[in-house]
Amino acid sequence: MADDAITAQRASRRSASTETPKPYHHGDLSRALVDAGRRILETEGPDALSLRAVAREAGVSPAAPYHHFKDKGELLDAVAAEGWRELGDAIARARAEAPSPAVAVTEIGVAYIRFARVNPALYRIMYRMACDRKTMPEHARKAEGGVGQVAEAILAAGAHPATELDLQLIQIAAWCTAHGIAEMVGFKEFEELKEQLGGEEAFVRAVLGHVGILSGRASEMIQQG
Amino acid sequence: MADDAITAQRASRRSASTETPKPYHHGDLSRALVDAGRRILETEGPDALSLRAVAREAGVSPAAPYHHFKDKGELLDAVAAEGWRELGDAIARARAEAPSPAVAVTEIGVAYIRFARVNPALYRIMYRMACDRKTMPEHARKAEGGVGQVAEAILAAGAHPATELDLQLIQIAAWCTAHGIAEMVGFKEFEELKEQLGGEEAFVRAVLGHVGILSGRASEMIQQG
DNA sequence: GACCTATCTGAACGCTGTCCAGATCGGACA
DNA sequence: TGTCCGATCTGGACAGCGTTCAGATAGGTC
Repeated sequence: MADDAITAQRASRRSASTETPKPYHHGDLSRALVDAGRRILETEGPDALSLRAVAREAGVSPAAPYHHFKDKGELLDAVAAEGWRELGDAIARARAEAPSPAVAVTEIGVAYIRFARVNPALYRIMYRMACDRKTMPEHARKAEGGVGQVAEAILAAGAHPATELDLQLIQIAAWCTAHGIAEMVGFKEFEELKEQLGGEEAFVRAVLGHVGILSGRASEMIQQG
Repeated sequence: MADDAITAQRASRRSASTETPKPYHHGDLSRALVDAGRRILETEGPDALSLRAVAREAGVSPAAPYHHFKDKGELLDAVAAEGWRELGDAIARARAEAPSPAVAVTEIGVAYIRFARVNPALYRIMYRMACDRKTMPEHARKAEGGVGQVAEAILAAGAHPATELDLQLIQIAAWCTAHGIAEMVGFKEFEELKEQLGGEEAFVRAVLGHVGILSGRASEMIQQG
């Protein structure tokens, strides 16, 4: 019963940007709830994202969400899923706009970290959900929007990993590194260093440059390993 | 009332700390609260770590902690601080036991990630507090217990970073990478890969090997940069 | 012995997630 | 067209949360 509601909601979310289908007597509430959640996330931060607040923001009683999501976690999951999709888009855009395949891997990393910094509350929810479930969300796994893009970019850059396992490990290392930097760039201790380097993005690029795998040196490293 | 049981609980004290600050008329409650917090963290996980649960576990009313900590956050901070101290110890131990300075940097990374995996709930609280405050906690910053050890290990390994800035960036990159891996190793997607590589630690070492900076290649990378 | 102050309790407030009985309405079927 | 089923929403309730506050208690000092 609950599963049906979820699949219906997932299906309806696809074309939601242009058309708003209103199949039920108060409109597309699940969609409205996710939107309300994102609004709260942006304006009041992740700690204010309570189920009741979301219902309030959507103009609905506190019990209403339970007809569309099993519990609070599932609602947050829907919000996070939207975030992952947008992060995937940002990465794809960065890859497409990269001046050459050689630097695409770095640009992916920068785009990833930039997304996390521009949407800190959303990124936090995204990873909190992932860590709770001990699983990368679907959108992050899919090749078009996730880790797969790193592998493609590495191969496009002309690298030839010895084995499929090598390629996988590189992807994982890149993903972990990007996540680690994304969560820590905001620390106050780095402010002086950022200023010294001419801004946060310059700082991020400098850190990435000292990490190795995201700095365009992929092929060298693989041949050495 | 079960006064005996309560006083017995209060009497249970850790021998870890050197000095016990001020035992007032019900014993060293702030110490007992931190201990209770850690016990809950280990047995019931981070979501169960409520202030009321901690007070209950310590055999005290829900309002009592407010005479020792400003709010819940400050109590959690105290728990986290203990975690950072222990993580620092683990890193120092790994460095001391490393067969050679050349591999010490890798061993530090492995020890860091191992600590996070052995104490997942504690590590989570540690980083949640750090991210909330946008600051690395004191113990992580101090040279004896934190990032400083990475710099020392890199220099001891015979690397000669061109500038002080390079050394700082390497430290930051290493710290971010270790954190990223620590948070993601647990994901279910990697289980097959772990098995294939002969266990989680082998997997961690393999990922680190594809990251570069933590793999003992520090000096090469600096000279190239 | 009296007093001061730090410490602890019990009760209260408003908030949270979640569940339930009942009201309401859309759409299928007669 | 009329009836009815089931999905949807409401209001109220419950336990638990963080936090505050007046009042009880006890250690240390004079």
